[in-house]
Parts: sequence; structure tokens; C-alpha cells
Amino acid sequence: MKEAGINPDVVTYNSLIAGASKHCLLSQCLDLFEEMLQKGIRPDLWSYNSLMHCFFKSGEPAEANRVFQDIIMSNTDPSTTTFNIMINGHCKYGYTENALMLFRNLQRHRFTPQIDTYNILINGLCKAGRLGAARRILKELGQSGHVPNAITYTTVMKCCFRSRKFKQGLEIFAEMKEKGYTFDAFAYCTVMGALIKRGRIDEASEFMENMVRDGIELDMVSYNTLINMYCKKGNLEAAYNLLDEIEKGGFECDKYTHTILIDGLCKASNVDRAERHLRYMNVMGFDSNLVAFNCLLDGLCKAGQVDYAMKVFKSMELKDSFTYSSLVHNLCKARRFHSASKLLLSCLRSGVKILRSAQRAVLLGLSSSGYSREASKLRSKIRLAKLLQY
DNA sequence: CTAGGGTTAG
Repeated sequence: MKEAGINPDVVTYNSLIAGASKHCLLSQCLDLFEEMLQKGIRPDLWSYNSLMHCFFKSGEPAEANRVFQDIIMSNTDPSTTTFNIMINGHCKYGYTENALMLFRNLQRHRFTPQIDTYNILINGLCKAGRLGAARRILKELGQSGHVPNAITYTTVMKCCFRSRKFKQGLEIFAEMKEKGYTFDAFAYCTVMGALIKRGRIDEASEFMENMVRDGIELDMVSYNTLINMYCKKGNLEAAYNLLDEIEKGGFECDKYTHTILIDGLCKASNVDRAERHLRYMNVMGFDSNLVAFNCLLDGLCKAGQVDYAMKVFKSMELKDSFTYSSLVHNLCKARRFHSASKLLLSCLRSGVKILRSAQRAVLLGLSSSGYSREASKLRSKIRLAKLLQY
């Protein structure tokens, strides 16, 4: 455009900023913004909305909030999208109270929330584990005169599966069908994912067939679900064949694809190949391989290579509660109760949440192998940590 | 040109 002598305008810059935001390129977002100002092009609400979104996506909620304040203080009126981005961002970073407050403020003013806003809030509350609040908003949605759409249904269904209300989730799916909602890949993948997790592979298979019969084109998430299905069946050959097909079709495998395969290889007792695959993943430079590492760690332990697993564990730069819970469990299984206890203590000190079942395994292991004094010491430390949390 | 639902691990 520059070479052709066409001057970029605000829409040009907004498009670029949106693109950068989509790929989490915060510094490019800011550069574009700066460039725009230097050229004397005034950013509009779209620019600010995108910038806010980019800050949220890049883990800078405080900065996003600052942009929001700027919008409010300036002469530009925020749009519903502005509020939607804020509500979503607040929930994502655990500020569900702020999200709810913003929502209530909207209701008090001239913005009647649209179905999209309800969906965003319900989803945010569900993911933050605030099911009661989510249920209340869902009820309000019903009373508001808006009709829940496919997104609402998928959101609530996913929420049921997450909170282990499996039957209720399937009922929502049935209700969706009954009411004549068209199923898309989102709804199908939600249900298939839940079925696969519970080992009901054949049923998941049937859903996949239905999906194809419905004429829904498979996207990368659907392919990942299918690969996961093959892996859970133990058919790694089929999974790898599909991988080739996907790439021939012009799709690009993502971190989910590779993580699913790594877990599949571990579960098929092929830990060596899993480790090679993880190394390949690292060479490819995926933004996050934490889940893949967690899978490998578990696989190594289950294959009896606990020492090596500990070495890998120490080399990891990123760890989460999955890492610790699974390692503590596996150490107990290997009857290494003192190592498990040490690891559990480090979690208590750093505030990393760890499964209660893993904690119980350590306590039980210590006391049953003649270390009841250590067990009771650990028990009181667990209690203390719990008290300090609040 | 902006937001929102789906796929992975203990």
C-alpha cells in the first residue's frame, strides 16, 4: 500500500492490530498503535477494544483495565463489545466479582445485556468454578426474553461435564436436539470429548459418524478429537495415518494434536517414542508444552522409570498442580513416601494446589510403613497451610 | 477491523 502511494487509514491499522492481537503479539500491537498516533490517525473505539483484548490475552489485565478507564474518561462511548471484552477478561483472571459488578452496572444503565453478554458471563463463571452464580445468570437469561442459542447450550453442557454432572450434560444435548438447534462442531466435540474421557469410545464414534453425516466439515479441533479417539482405542497406527492425511489437507497440527499423541504413546507403553515426540514438539517451538510434559512424566513413572521422571521434573521450567499431584501419586505407588512427602511440603509452602487424594496417599503411606510420627507432623502442616490460605 | 461456546494430562 505504501509503495502504491495509498495512505493507510484507521481501518487499515485496526485490521493489523486485530491480527496482532489474534496471535498474542502484544509488542506489535503497541508498535502499530504508536505508528498510528505518529501518523496523526486518531484511534477509534475499535482500536481501543482490540488493544484491550490484546492486553488480556497477553496476561496484562491491569493494562487492559487502564485502557478501559481511558475509554470511559474520554468522549467516546463504549460499545457492548467493550463490555464483553471486559467481562470476559475479568473472569479469565479470577475477578468474577468485577465481571458481575460490571454486568449489574450495565443493567442499571441503558445497556440491556444481549445474549452474547449472557453467554460470556455464564462461561466465565463456569470456568471460575462459580456454578451457583452461573446458574442464577442463566435463570435471568430465561426471564430476560432472550432465547438461549447454540452457544449458550454448548457452554452449559461443557460446564456440566467439567463438574462431573455427566448425565445432566447429555440431557442438555438431547434437549438441544429436541428443540431443533443445529449442531455444529463445537457441540459435537464437547460431547465426544466427554464420552472419550469416560471410556465410552463406541458412542463417541457414533457421534463422529453423525457429525460427518450431517455434512459438517472437520476442522482441527474435530481432527484432534478423532485422533484422541484412536489413541484411546489403542490404535496409534490409525492416529498417525490420520496425521498425514490432515497435513496433506493443508491443516496444521497444533499443541493439542501433539499432546494427545504423546499421551497416547505413553498409554500404549511406548514412552521412548513419546519422549522423542516431545523433543520434536520443542524443536517446533510450540508456545506451551506443559501438558505434554505432564503426560510424559506420568508415563515414565508408570513404566517404572521414577528416577528418570524426577530428573525430567527438575528440568521443567513450568509446573502446575497436575505436575505435582500426579508425581506425588506415582511416588506413593512406588512406595517412596518420603520423597512424596517432601514434594507435598514444597506445594504447601508455595501454595500450589494438590489433589486431596494425593495428600491422603502420602499420609496413609507414611503411617502404614511405620512412620506415623512423620504422618501426623505432615497432617498438621497440611491443616496449617489450609488455615493460612484464608 | 473488535468479544463469546468445542479438543490434551493427575
